[in-house]
Amino acid sequence: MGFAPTKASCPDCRLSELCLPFGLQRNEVQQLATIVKNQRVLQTDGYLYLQSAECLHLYAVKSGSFRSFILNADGLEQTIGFYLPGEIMGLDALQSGRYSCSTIALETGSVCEVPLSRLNELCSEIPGLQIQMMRILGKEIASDHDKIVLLGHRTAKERVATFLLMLSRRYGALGFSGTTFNLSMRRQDIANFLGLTIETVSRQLAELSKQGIIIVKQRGVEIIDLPLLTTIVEPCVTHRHTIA
Amino acid sequence: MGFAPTKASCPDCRLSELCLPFGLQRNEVQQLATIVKNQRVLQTDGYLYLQSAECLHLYAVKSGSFRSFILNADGLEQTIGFYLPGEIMGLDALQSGRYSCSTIALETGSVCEVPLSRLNELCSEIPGLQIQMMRILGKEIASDHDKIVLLGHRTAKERVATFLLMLSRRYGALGFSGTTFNLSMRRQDIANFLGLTIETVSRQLAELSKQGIIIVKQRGVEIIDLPLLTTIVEPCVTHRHTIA
DNA sequence: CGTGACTTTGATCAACTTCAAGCTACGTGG
DNA sequence: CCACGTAGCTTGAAGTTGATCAAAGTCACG
Repeated sequence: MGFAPTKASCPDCRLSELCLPFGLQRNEVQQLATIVKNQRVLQTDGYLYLQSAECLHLYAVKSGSFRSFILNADGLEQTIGFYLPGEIMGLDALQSGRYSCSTIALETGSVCEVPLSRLNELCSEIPGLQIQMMRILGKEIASDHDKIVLLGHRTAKERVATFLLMLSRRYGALGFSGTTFNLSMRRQDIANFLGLTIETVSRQLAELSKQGIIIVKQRGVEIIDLPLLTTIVEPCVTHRHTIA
Repeated sequence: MGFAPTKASCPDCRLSELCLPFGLQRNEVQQLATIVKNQRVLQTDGYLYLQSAECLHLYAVKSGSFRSFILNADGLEQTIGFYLPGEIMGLDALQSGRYSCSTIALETGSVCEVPLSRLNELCSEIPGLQIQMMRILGKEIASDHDKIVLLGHRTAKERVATFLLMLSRRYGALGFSGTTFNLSMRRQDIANFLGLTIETVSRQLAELSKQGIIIVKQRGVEIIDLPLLTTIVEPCVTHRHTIA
């Protein structure tokens, strides 16, 4: 899963419409490309950066997928999110200048390295880039809010269904199939992300299979009944009172 | 609780070190003040803005406190966060241009209204302001991540303890007492924010009282044993294996 | 003093976790 | 090529935490 690695720099990158260059003029994208270091390659379980390390770069996913997590004082992980191609990692460091989470590769992948200081300079020169940065930051915030809703008031089944839909939409936006894809993360990662145990995730996936809504074969997932999966996530009033 | 309303504009505002002006030159602060509309006053339960309304302004809390929440398709609320003086509201709208949550006043309070378009222009002119905006956005992201950790892997007691500590630190940073304060939100709001029920919050507060860690009297809270409260939030390995 | 909103407390119940065992896929070495 | 080992996943049974249901208590305000 994921784009095959490529050396294409921003003006020729197929992800440019999802990534930093979105909304920029062609010459502005070229300017941006001059500060972006292509590309760092990571193997499965390789660390992109470590929690509390100094943040000198932001990273854009070029291929593969990544997982970011926070380590508690008691040594337990909480997965914060998964990143797919075109998404920006490291934004949580903008306040303190240090990464507040660690990020590792879920599979072989590559990233573009964007020096933070140069990016800030360029934002002053290119208003469109500054706007796009705000948009990207706003997106991160909005998506974190969605996660808060997910963890705050959802049953196990709703969480698992939401997780699948989230991936479905994001793969779809990348031009991949939104109904058939491989999970690049382990059950453990999913469980941790959703605030559940691995057993509960397994059971809910089995349940969804039994209902004919999805087919699961190890890491492989196929969504059979997308509308039904959606109603699980947003149980509308009309679906609850089926009779009355 | 909260600052008494004041008409002071940015250069004279006692919150300037926490708010947008942080890190700016005096003349830059004055420039910023020209675009900030002082001030909109809200009564308890008054809406500052509504979910999915067009976002034309960001808001800085000048006095009082606020609560933001997302309304689900099925009509239930999830409280996303509480805002105290100096904090910026509306950042979740930067992606789509529409607020992704609603925000209401928990008590009588006031806000500074910052037109988004003018702010973007000014960010291009004042590099320090652009940096500070990034810092503020990064802070929002980092604090959202903390909430995700909270909701993902914490027991009811840990959640309530964390909530109290969060408020304690923020009130402290504002120059108020970090150990004695009034909750401006109802139990219902706390419960909803923490992903618990109102009964559970009540019981956990009672429990903490019984242990002599806090004193609760309606909305009033006094933290008696701050260190102990902290160990509840971060149960270190050394505290778990008390004997072995 | 009475009303209504909010909060506390108690008893029961359900969902999810924990503990335990077995299964599957995959890689390695005999 | 197959036996074996291991990591990851699934399934089952028992245990807990927090939710739900119900009722009583407290405070503010008219």
